[in-house]
Amino acid sequence: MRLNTKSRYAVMALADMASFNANKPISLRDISLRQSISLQYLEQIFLRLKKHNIVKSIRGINGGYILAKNPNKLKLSEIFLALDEKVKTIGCEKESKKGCNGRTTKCITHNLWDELDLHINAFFENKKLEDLIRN
Amino acid sequence: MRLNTKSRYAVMALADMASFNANKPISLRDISLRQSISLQYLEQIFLRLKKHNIVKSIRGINGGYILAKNPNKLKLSEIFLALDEKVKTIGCEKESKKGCNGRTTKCITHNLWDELDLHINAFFENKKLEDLIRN
DNA sequence: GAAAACTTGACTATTTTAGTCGGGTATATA
DNA sequence: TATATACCCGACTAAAATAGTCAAGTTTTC
Repeated sequence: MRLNTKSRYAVMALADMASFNANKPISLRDISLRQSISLQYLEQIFLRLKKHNIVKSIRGINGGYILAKNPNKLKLSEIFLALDEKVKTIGCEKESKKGCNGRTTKCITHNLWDELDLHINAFFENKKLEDLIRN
Repeated sequence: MRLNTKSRYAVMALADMASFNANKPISLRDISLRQSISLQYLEQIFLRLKKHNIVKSIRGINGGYILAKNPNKLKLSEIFLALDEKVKTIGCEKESKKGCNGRTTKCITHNLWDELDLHINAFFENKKLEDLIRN
C-alpha cells in the first residue's frame, strides 16, 4: 500500500506555504528550494491544486501562489481528492454491488475494501492543514 | 494508494476456507477454481501464510491447507503482516526521527504518515476473518 | 523589453506489480 | 510399489504505474 509522491509533495508544499503565512504570493521556486522538490514537478502538482481551488495563482514577476482558504479550514481530504489519490483495490470496482474479478457476483471481501476506504477517508476528512504546522 | 493483489487474494482465499469450515484439508486447486485466482499465484501466497503460522499444510493426495486458528481469532492484521503489506510513504523512513527526502531533518509531514499508518493498522487489528463471512 | 513566474502537453526511464514457468518433494491410495 | 495429487520453491518476465524531465509557451511587473 503506497502513497504516491504527488500527494505527499502536495501536502508538504501546502504545509510549507501555511507555515509562512505570508501575505504575499509564494513562488514555486522558493518551495522547491526549501522542500527539495523539483520545480517542474511542483508545477504539475500546483496545476491540479489550482483547478480544485485549493490555491490561487498570481502571474508575473513577484507572482506565485497563495492559499485559497485558511489552513484551519482546508481539509487534507480536499488535497488528496485534487490529486486523485484513492484507495484502489484492484479488481474490485469500488462501491459496485456486484462483479469483482470478472465474475458476476460480488467477491467475499468486497465490503471490507469499501469499509477500509471509508476509514481512510475519515482520517483525512478530520485533518486540517493547520494541524500539521502546530508543533 | 493501492492495495496489492497478494494481500487481497490472501484474504479472499482465507475467507473462502473459513466459510467452508470443513474438517478436512482444502486444496489450493479448489480455492483457485472458486475464487478465480491462478493456482501458482496461490501457492506463492500460501507459502507465506504458512511461514507465519496462519495455515498448516498437509501434503500428498487428499492434502491441502487448514486454518491454523479459529476464524474468530485470526486478525486481518496478521494476514497483511504475512504478505508484507504496509503503508509506504516514499522518501520518508517510517518512524525515523529525522532524515526524509535526503535531508537531515524530519519533513513537515512526517508525523502525518506515521499517524496514517497507525490508523490503518488499527482498522485491520480490529477485524477478524470471521467478520467477513458473517453476512 | 527583459526577467520572473505561471501554463501545458508530451515524453521517458525506472520501479513495482502481478503474475508465469519449470522443476522439484511428500504422501495416500489402488 | 506405482502413480496421481498436492504442496514447495526459486527464477524469470511482461505489463503497468510512477516519478519525474523536457520543451515550448504565456502573462505580468518593473
